[in-house]
Amino acid sequence: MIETDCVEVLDRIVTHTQIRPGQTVFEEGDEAKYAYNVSRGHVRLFKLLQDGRRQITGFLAPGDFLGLAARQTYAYSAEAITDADLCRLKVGELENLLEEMPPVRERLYEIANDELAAAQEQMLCLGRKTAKERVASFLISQLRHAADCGDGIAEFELPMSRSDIADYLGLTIETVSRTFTALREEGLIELPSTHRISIPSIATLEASTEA
Amino acid sequence: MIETDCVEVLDRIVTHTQIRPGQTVFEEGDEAKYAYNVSRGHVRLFKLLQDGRRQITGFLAPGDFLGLAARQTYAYSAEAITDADLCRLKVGELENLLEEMPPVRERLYEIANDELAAAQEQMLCLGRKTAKERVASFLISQLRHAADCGDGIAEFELPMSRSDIADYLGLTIETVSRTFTALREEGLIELPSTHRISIPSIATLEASTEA
DNA sequence: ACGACGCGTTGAGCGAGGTCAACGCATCGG
DNA sequence: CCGATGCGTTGACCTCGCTCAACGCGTCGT
Repeated sequence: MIETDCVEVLDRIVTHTQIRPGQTVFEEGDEAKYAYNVSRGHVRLFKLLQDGRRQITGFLAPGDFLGLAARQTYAYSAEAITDADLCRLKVGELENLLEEMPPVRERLYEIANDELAAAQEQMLCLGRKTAKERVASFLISQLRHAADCGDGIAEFELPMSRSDIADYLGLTIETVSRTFTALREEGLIELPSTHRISIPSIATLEASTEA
Repeated sequence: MIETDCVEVLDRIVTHTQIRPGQTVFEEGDEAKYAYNVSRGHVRLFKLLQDGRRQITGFLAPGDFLGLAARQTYAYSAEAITDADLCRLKVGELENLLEEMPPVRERLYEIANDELAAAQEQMLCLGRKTAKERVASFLISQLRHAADCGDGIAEFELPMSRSDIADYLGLTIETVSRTFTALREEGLIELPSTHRISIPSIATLEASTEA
């Protein structure tokens, strides 16, 4: 794990910031001066159309990076979903770091490719799946994310609102809500509370992510 | 331009292949043994669902790379759209090349980030734009691609079929066809032939890519 | 020369998901 | 204690894009 190898180096050049739900980290088009890492909380990345339609391109959890793209300006906006702590690093400093530690660049390349693969999977979702399949796919991927972060049980927290889920899946709030209800009525999921999901049979839910 | 800097090195380790329209370069899930560069023709990248629904995640033109992702298996399938020539390179050789020439890794990182930005733009299209906006966005991006490759005039060739366009934009063949007709009737585009597009006013067409 | 086939276009009807509206239920400030 | 506000759910209705079908046209192979 490279991230931990260079903690001391990072501590010299990193600053920590706290943000509140709904607060902006940066906006699409801003000059990309800083790269960030989420140390606590959840963040949404999104793009807007002029009339306000929003597409969320990703959700970030603790450990995830944002603003790493080697570009002049940010390609998307970023906002906190929950209370969040971020580490911030000047991109210039990041360049220096990459000179000193070439394996870090390799790691960044891997991260970019993982994001690309996720983006392509999401295109398949948005372009070709039904509402039910999209919601099922989303829940499975959130489950995997939660499972990586510890407990192997099939119950987890959804930090984002129905509106965020809708804008991530290319649906409306109402359709997301109705689909949750339908999945619950079919016994594919349980909803102990609005933001808590329990999955009795992962295999069965997974089967309804396509075909 | 790094690509041209190392042409001699590449010639030692690269093999050239020709493929015909519809022919497969590799399939999603195959072991990723080779990286490729398109030297002639056009290629489509896509993912399939079990029931055959297809999402095209990108079109490649001469100069574009495929199979670069640092992953064990390919994340998508690749097929020729037209007759095409490809250079093929063992990923092991690519690794060696990266040792010898660190700037190449930087370039690959840039390429991955450009693809990521394009993927995010496409998510916005698929999740939040209407059929007309999607087709207009697609035509504008194809125009830009063509314009980069030479002539500044607003007429260009579409190498892919209506079916490919539909699967790229998350629509049906019929909707793509109807939308082309509608754009023509509104004077936003001209269709000298089925696979040839002319854009009288780029600004006007661009305006109809959103809001 | 001619039928078969692939591709694109057009029309008619339908349905998944969007829109609009009402309502329940927390949380919050006065 | 109570109205206001925000979020989620549900219902009724509508529309955009899908489905199914017919047809035109160019390119094959025979």
